[in-house]
Amino acid sequence: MIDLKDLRENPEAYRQAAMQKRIDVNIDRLLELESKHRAIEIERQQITAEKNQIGKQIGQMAGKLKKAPPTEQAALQEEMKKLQARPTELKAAEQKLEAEAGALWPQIEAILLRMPQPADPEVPVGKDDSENVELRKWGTVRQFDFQPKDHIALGTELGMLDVDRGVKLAGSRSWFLTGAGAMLHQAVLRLAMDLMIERSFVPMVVPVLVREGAMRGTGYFPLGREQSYEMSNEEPPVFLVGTAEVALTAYHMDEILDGKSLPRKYVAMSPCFRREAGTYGKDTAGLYRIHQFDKVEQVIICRNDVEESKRWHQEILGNAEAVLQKLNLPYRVVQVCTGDLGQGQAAKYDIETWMPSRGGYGETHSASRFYAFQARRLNLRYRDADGKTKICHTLNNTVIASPRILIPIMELCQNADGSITVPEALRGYMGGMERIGK
RNA sequence: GGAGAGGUGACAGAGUGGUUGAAUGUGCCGGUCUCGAAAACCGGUUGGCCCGCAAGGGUCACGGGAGUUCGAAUCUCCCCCUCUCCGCCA
Repeated sequence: MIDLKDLRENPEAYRQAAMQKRIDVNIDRLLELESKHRAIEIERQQITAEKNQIGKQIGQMAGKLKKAPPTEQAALQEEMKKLQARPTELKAAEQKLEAEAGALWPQIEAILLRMPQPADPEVPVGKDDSENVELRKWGTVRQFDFQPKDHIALGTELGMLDVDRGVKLAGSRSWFLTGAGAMLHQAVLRLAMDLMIERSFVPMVVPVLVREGAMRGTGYFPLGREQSYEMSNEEPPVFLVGTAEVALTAYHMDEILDGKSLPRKYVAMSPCFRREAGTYGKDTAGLYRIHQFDKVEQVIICRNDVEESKRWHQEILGNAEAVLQKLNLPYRVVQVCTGDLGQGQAAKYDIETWMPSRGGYGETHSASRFYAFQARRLNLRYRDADGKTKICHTLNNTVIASPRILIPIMELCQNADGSITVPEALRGYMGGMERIGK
């Protein structure tokens, strides 16, 4: 959520931000409705103030009445009756204005919840992911001296992957990992988890079924609601999260944290669920785009300071790179342009890992910084050294997401005989297994 | 799922219709004392929104919402959550 006051003062900045992010919001309408709402509120408050004041007088009189000698009670009661007439009148006016303001607010909120966080000035302007800017590359892309197989063929032949039965049981974009495939999956996740714990992130196990408030607070609702699975036989309904970011970021929702306790660094491994609505025909084969996967996610909650946010952004990016380097996977880091930023993101780096079967780099990580966008929606604040309460900043990044990351691992580590060499960093998590063969 | 109890400020915990945004304690901040610290003592300390350059003023909030009333933390209704007991169960 953006700051309404700031919007009022700099509407142009937000108009531009919405344009750059290609989000269609009616800012003029929002400003108009909001100013109307405020005018009504001001009037209503004045009426309420008068009403309350008289109410107080009546209260004081009631106190006197109790102690007064019987001879004076009749007069006091008479006076009280007179006083009671005015608040009754005021109440009618008050209720009318309340109703007007109440009717306006949902309209304001509907637009407000769609307002995008302006991109940071450093973010390159661009229309979509084709205009993202490559920042650096790491590792060397393997040149094969034989015809390499893709992960589907490898996985199926080696008994690691069973897409057919996955689809039979659960529909398209579903899968089974079997045997060494399941082991590899868990090994990668544990490697990532251990690395983050070593880097003093607090490990958590989190709910993946959450209320609407957590989804809205983290910015996944209302835009993007159609990407989530809804459990509508619960009242109120609950939703399957698409990432542990939701629970980790919303963990301190509605709290005022001690500024001294910041930053908070959290990491969690969780299943993630995505409907992938509107992606029919896109990345249909294999483990790239699927409805359910497991991910280790890192979240940082820090002070309201742009420079500090930027520093943590580099740190969480570095954490993810460290995992890929341990796995010896070639990747590149991309700065995402304005048109490819999500609603709440002020800046984002994607890490793309080389995937032979795609003949290019495929997104495996996404590091976002939100400034106060999520925290404002979550009512997530802290008390600073000066005693003032401020809205936190939040950031997050993938540490590892599997099975997608198995694509480069399997494809890059394959051998001419159809076997796969287990990356050294994972062997300890696989009972010392060095090679996956038939 | 059934029965009962309860949800109050950073935390603990009073408060059952009126001048209570809320006693008290803890914590936190400032001060006195001290070489310094602890203890003790004194003072301060809820948040949101609106008006205002500011000083200040107004309003809302005692789980959430609706209602009764001139007036609600206190009464009524609905919902959410927690705890205890019973049932079911990984």
